[in-house]
This record gives sequence, structure tokens and C-alpha cells, in this order.
Amino acid sequence: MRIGQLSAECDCPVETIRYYEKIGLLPQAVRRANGYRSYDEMHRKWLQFILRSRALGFNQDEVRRLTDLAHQQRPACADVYKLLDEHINNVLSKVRELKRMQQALSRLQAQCHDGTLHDCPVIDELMG
Amino acid sequence: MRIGQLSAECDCPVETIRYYEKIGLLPQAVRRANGYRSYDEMHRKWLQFILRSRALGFNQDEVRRLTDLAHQQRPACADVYKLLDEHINNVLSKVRELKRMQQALSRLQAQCHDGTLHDCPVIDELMG
DNA sequence: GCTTGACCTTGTAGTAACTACAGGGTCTAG
DNA sequence: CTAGACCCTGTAGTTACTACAAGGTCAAGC
Ligand SMILES: [Zn+2]
Ligand SMILES: [Zn+2]
Ligand SMILES: [Zn+2]
Ligand SMILES: [Zn+2]
Repeated sequence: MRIGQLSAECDCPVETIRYYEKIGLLPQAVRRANGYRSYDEMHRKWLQFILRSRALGFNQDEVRRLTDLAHQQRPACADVYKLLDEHINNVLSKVRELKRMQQALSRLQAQCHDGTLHDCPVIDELMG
Repeated sequence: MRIGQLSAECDCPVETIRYYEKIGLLPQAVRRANGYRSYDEMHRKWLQFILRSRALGFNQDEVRRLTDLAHQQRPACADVYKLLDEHINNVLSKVRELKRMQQALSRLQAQCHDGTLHDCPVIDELMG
């Protein structure tokens, strides 16, 4: 399988695949005589592993730790559990931060009275 | 007021102040004979305006639009209202995305059974 | 046989919003 | 007169990609 087909099957840009290889997340592709990268099912599995992890919000360092764990013959559940725990806490604190913003923003927006005012109090409040 | 004092008063790193000036968010500081930047109350107001906006999650482009509005003699409430509306929607969609992640992560974590297993099913699920 | 087009290669530069120096100048206190 | 705190510019690093530029490879069609 060449990179284009892997890209299509995993719905992941070719540049991203090459990038993951370059930073050592994805195992090196086998090279054909003409220099083209060649992939097999194993590569596809790893790429999907990475993509699923990214979709769950893990950053590159966390994905690397996950792949390291996955490379072990018997991945230690406790390690995975801890990694998930830390990450869930990160996600939850981002949610809290965004909700705080959203509430402050909605409170500000209410001062506009549907935008019918001619001199916006929001600007005044931001100026302090 | 020199940059150090402004930095201390606004709790904002000097580098960030210089950066905001460079990208044109903050009005140019007046220069003293020795080349040092000199600030007055007006600058402090604008810096705080920017910092408050950033704390509400507005990106640089949005902050620029906000400062443009704030520079008008009578800021149009409707414009501010719309800007807030768009931004609130961005924030809400980020919240939804993060909640989706958090739920998926918690579901995965539950499969670990408190990390007492010796072969982690999370890894298997991520591999697909 | 030759060309066209899709595909592949590398390497570099750009994005957002800063942050961290390196290498140097200025000013005040002891 | 010198140590230390402050200031200057400019460049490079961060994250996680994305977008070229410049060029090589290969199969199909004329
Ligand atoms: Zn587990
Ligand atoms: Zn995380
Ligand atoms: Zn308003
Ligand atoms: Zn926004």
C-alpha cells in the first residue's frame, strides 16, 4: 500500500502521515526501489491508534506514552488508567475554563439589550 | 511609566507588551531620549482591554475587531453583540467537543476496572 | 516514442500567541 | 567606578500540523 491509499483509508492527509513518521510516532515505512513508502496492515493499525488517540484530545507526548504502553506485550492497566485520569482532568479543567468564559460572555452580551443600544456598555466594561 | 511598571501593574510579561505593540494591538509607546518606552494611563487602559478580552477567549483577530470598535466615538452595540454571539458559539462548540471527549475517555477508563487488570482493554480498543 | 497527469519525494516556511534567550545599552546606588 | 537592575533589538523555540516549491516515477493514451 502506498501513502495515498493509506491516507484515503484512514482519512488522514499524506503530509500528516509523513509528519508522524518524521517525529517517530509512526513506525518507519518500508521503502520501495523507487523510494516510495510502502505500508502494510500493521502500519494502518498504528496510524488509526494515533488518530483515535488524537481525537480523544491526547497530545503528542501522551500519544507517545500510549504507543509505548501499547508496544508492551502485556500493557499495564494501571499505567493506562493513570494516563487516562490525568488527561480527563486536563479536559475537565478546560471545560470549566470555557464555561467560565461563556458565562462571563453571556452576562456581557445581555448588557447590549439585543444590540438596540447606540453606545455599547460592553466596550466600557472591557476598558475597566 | 516604563515598561517594567506597566508590566507589574497589569500583571503581564514585558515581552507580551512589546509583542502587542509589534503586532499593532497596543498603540506605540512614546520613546524617551534613551530609547526606553514610556507609557501613560491611556496605554494601561488599552493593555487591560486586550488582557480582559484575551481572558474571555477572544483571539487576536477578534481583539483587533474589538479595539477597532472601541476606537469609534460611539461603538455600535449591534456589532459588539454579533461579535460576542459568534464567539460564544465558538466557545460552546469547544465545550461540546471536550464533553464528547470526556465521556468517551470515561467510558474507556471504566474498562480498566480501577487498573486492576493485567492486560489493558483500552489499548485493544484504541488499536481497533 | 513521447507526453500528460496522477502520484510520490525532500525540504522549507507558515500558522497562533506568545516565550526565551543572546548580546548589548542605560542608569542609579554604594 | 562598578555592580545590579532595568531597558533595547532581533532571532529562535513552542504545538501540531499544513502548504508549498522543485523535482522524480509511472501508467495510459496518441
Ligand atoms: Zn486498562
Ligand atoms: Zn492530556
Ligand atoms: Zn453592546
Ligand atoms: Zn472567538
